[in-house]
Amino acid sequence: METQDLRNAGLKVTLPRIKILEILEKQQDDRHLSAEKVYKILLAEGEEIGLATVYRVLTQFEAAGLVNRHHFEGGNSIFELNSGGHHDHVVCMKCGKVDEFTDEVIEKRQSEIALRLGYTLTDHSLYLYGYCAACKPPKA
Amino acid sequence: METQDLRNAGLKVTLPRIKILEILEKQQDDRHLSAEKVYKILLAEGEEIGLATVYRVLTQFEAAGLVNRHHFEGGNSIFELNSGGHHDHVVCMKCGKVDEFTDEVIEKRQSEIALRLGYTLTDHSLYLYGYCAACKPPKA
DNA sequence: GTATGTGCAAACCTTTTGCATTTAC
DNA sequence: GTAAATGCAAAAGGTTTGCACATAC
Repeated sequence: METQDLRNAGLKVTLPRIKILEILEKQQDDRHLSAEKVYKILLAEGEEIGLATVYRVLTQFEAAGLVNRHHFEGGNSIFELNSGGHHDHVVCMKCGKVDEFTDEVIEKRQSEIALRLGYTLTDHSLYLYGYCAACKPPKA
Repeated sequence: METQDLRNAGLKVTLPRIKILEILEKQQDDRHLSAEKVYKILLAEGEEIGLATVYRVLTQFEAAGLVNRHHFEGGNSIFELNSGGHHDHVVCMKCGKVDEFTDEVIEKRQSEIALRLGYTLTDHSLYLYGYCAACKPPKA
């Protein structure tokens, strides 16, 4: 369970860390949460954990590879539990829904482009923005 | 010249707007500037234009389609003159160099993926991060 | 002359940090 | 018992906004 995950990550097992990890694991509909959202869930569950701690814990989780941080359009950071494989995201501009996808052709192309331009790639981010099936386009 | 561009964009021709547009057009080595950078160039040229105005003007330019705004990793907004065609970016993590590229295969794939997931695409952002030819990888 | 734009300073929002207190081991 | 983690409040950094004054047309 969480306790072991934390130990494996080399982190002391503390209540805030357990709770936050639990919350991240609990999400099934949308695994992508802002720090604020995590904080609100904690409050709703009656936990006395500060927002600063949420940020600290999420940042540590990120450093430990337990979590990935994203910067979608609009500014604030979004965190998701690291599910192992790399993937990219499609974000609905209206309802905020996030879908994931992977595409080997795109990945391969990216490497080729980096090589051609003389770059050694360390990372990349690909975000598609649009309207999901449930949200009609604004004027169409 | 700038005056006409501004009129075409439906903006009153004011000194700050002309100056900022000039600066954006003047960049040839790196067309990607932060608001702060634009502000510093203005100061260096002896112009008495406030940072708030720089932000306002750049935001108006963006709304008018004269300029594109990007959010590279690390936070602050980067602006570039709209050169017409869409392109994506490779950013050097060390020296900050930015290269542009377009790839029709990637573009096509993105559309297909969006369609498959039921999204109507409005926009997308693809940023590759790495080390440019001049900057050796940190530990390799 | 009037509506718009600008400068300045203050507000904002997300994220980080300092420090005294609490907790894990 | 000691080093690390937490809570709170304050700071930080980028961006926006309110308002009096200046400018474009």
